[in-house]
Amino acid sequence: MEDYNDKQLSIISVAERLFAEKGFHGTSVRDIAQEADVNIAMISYYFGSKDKLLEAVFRHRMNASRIFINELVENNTMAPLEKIYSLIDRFINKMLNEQNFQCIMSREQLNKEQSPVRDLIWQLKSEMLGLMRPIVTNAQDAGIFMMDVDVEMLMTTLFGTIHQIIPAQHLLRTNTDYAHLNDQEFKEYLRLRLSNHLKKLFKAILTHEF
Amino acid sequence: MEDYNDKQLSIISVAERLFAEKGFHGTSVRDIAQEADVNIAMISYYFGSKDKLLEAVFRHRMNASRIFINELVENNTMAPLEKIYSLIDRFINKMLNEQNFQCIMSREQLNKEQSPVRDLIWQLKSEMLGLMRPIVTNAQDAGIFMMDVDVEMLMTTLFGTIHQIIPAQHLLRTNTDYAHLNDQEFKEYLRLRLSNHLKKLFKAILTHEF
DNA sequence: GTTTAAATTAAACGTTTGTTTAACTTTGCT
DNA sequence: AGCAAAGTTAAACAAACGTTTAATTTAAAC
Repeated sequence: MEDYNDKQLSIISVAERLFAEKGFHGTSVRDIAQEADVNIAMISYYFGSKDKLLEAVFRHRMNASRIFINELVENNTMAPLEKIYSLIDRFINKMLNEQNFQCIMSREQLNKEQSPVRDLIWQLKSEMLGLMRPIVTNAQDAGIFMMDVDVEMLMTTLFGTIHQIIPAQHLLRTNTDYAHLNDQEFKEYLRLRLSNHLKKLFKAILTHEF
Repeated sequence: MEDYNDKQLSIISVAERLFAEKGFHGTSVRDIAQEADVNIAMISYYFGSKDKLLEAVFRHRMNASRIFINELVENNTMAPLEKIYSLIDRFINKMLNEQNFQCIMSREQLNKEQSPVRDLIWQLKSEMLGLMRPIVTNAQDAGIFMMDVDVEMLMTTLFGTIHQIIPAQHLLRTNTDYAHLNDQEFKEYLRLRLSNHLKKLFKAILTHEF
């Protein structure tokens, strides 16, 4: 169902980048066709419409997401806090590796009208909450985590902080004196700083320890 | 410079709402003109262009922002943590009262190309950081706040969490059993929940206490 | 009351939009 | 080789886009 050929994958890849840079409505199918080096008609031919192309971009990335979720559910040897740490790091890595897609998600989740894409985002968030909540409640029952934890708000903070990093990157890079780092180095530095921040934050809230 | 007449204010108000709902490129000047009940040509006549109208929407809201900042700088009788609490509550209120504008900001801050609007957002964030940092460092020097505080990341968490609430509202309202509340009641409930969450979080990070 | 500027309008401007068409080429199968 | 399906193309499609024009009305000043 999702076995795309090279040309289709090229279109999806270019669309993802352009949608991230200029928004869905800010990107024309001609832009996409030109940068992907295909005829305009091929986009309708393969995907049906511009909207369906956006949906394809989403489904393409979200399949990888689902695998990422299930990996953690299986592992039952880790301590609750380690599981949370793992979740945080996986989220951070996902964001840093798929910045364009996450950028589109940040935009599209703001749309008020219902759409297939909005439903996919909603579904993804519900799954994440369904994964995080049992980890916390189980640890609470075991007396490891505190009882006064607002899991939904904690999720919101996790999502929000990580998503907010995308537009904050330029500010961080120019405001602090890390202009000498190249892109890869800055990415690593950002990963570590974000990870430390969020882990410290979650540990404090969940365990009242530092 | 910013004394708009009723018709201009109506256009700005409608534009803010539609830009928030459907995005800048997703909204046509004809949509705005129709809902504001003015002729299409009036938008160019008053604001010059669609881009300039977006800029006007921003400047209109950001003047109120600046006042909000200065109020807190003046007050020097509050304890550092109380100042932070006040900052948090003001941010939350601002977001809840200007959801449409904050929604536009969330979208526009993702644009990669430089633009007057992007510069305004950048400037606003810098001002916020410039306000929060001295509060923290002064409290650190006085031995009230911990030394290992990442202020930029804390700002990112504050912005991110509050902004993330906008798209998360529907999920919160349907997922939990607060469907019986009306809009105003739900807004108050949300304000309290957000406030408690962020204050607990900031207190923990800044003071290592609960 | 006349004059001058501002406000307002319907219509038209030239582009650009997403999508489709119809002709043509390539591919794979028998 | 012959045929059918899939792939590919340039061109055209109507609709919508942001903006401008030119004519008309309203308002203010003298």
